[in-house]
Amino acid sequence: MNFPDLFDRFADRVLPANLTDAAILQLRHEAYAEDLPAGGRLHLDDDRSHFIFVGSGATKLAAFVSTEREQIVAFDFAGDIVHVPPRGRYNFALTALTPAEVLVMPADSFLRTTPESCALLKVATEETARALSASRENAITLGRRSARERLACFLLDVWARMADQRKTGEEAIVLPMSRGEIAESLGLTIETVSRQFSELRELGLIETCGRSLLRVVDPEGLSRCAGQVAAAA
Amino acid sequence: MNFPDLFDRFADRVLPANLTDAAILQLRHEAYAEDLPAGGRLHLDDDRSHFIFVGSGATKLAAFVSTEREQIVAFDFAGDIVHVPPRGRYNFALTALTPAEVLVMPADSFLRTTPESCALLKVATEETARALSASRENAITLGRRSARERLACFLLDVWARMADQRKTGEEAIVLPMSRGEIAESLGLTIETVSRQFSELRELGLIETCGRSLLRVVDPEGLSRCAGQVAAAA
DNA sequence: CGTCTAATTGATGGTTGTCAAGACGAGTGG
DNA sequence: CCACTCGTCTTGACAACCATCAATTAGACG
Repeated sequence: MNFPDLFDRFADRVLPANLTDAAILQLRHEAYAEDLPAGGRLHLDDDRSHFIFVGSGATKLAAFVSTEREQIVAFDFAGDIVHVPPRGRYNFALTALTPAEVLVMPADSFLRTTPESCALLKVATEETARALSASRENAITLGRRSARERLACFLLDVWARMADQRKTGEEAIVLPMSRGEIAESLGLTIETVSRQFSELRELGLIETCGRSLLRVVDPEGLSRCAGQVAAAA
Repeated sequence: MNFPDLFDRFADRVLPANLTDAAILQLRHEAYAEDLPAGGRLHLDDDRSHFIFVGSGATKLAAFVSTEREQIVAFDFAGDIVHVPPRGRYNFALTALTPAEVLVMPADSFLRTTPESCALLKVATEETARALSASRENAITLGRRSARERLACFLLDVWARMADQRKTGEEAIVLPMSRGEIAESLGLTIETVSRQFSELRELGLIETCGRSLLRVVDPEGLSRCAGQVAAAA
């Protein structure tokens, strides 16, 4: 997918209709596309925040807590928008889990206070608010839930967000992230994640095949697993 | 403090100079002040998100995870702005820790796409981005740090943010929140928080007097405590 | 000064992290 | 097509950390 197609897809998906052509052209001028191979890291100007539109593939946004230790803050799939903050207390990096096409836009491009780009600003606010909600939910999960509940939550979330990938008769999805990456996003170790996978399988709530094929057999049961707060946690 | 003074303080603190009088008046028209007693809860229209300016006092923003179990998402003090999301997966409530004067503004008030209020939109985006960064840092702390590190982090944060309250020769601050509330924000139990307080005191890093008076004796040492990621956690 | 709630401290157990070994899967070369 | 190899995943044993339960102490307020 080339830049024009990628930008058009982005515009279709998030830009409102009432935007002037001038504003769109200005944004288009400052955006650029990038192809990332699996495992490839997006290099950005650390001093500015960016919005990244994921055209295809899957990505992770991770914070470097210490050397060789990172905390994954968000997973994003095709059609999602990621807010990448500037360098602060932690450094953040967007990494592709699978080959991915992304559209990079400095946040400044949305923040002009010219009358024409007001609608753009609104988009930026809404996307940031959405990211804030997701982050707060994540914080709640990390603070108050057991390992079992965290994984159940995670699987339900991914299962729902990748729904379009199983529309063609397929009942399974391909998890683009490794067990280690799941662990890093849930604040657990890889061993604990693996054990929870096994137990959910034994409970008959999910089925797995190979490393990455997942099928949620009993969404309601999984939801029950995820729902209740840890009695002991 | 009455509404006009509260609004003026808010305007001085966050509104940019290039805002038209019309935009300010419009915002002022939709804002209202509220006095909260200690422990008082702010009741909002759940279907809209709001920005709350804390004029005086201290507040907590909490999510209700289940009955009688809440996760505190943010503490905010005089001069801070809080983003309260609409009802979603979790319900959120802003509660006063001490008597507080707050200015309530529906987020919609900032989101008008009239040319005059463009600068307002920018303010909203920036405040939301700030909240997002804070929330992500919080998530990292909850996911990757031990009890000791969480409390050290927390105390350093509060110590820095309440710096203005100890400018008058005082070297101590009054913690407006209880141990239980600290526990709820750090994803720990009240007993663990209390034990960590005791240990930090024995290490000579902090001093406490009564329930809420705190003095950080050795900020660097505390920072060292907070800095390293949990070896075992 | 008395009462009540919050905070502290101790003892114990459960959940999860750590260390270690083995199994599985993917990719490569014969 | 099969064997080999390497990295990821799984499973087990053990230990550490934190939650739970319980009892005592300290503070706040009337």
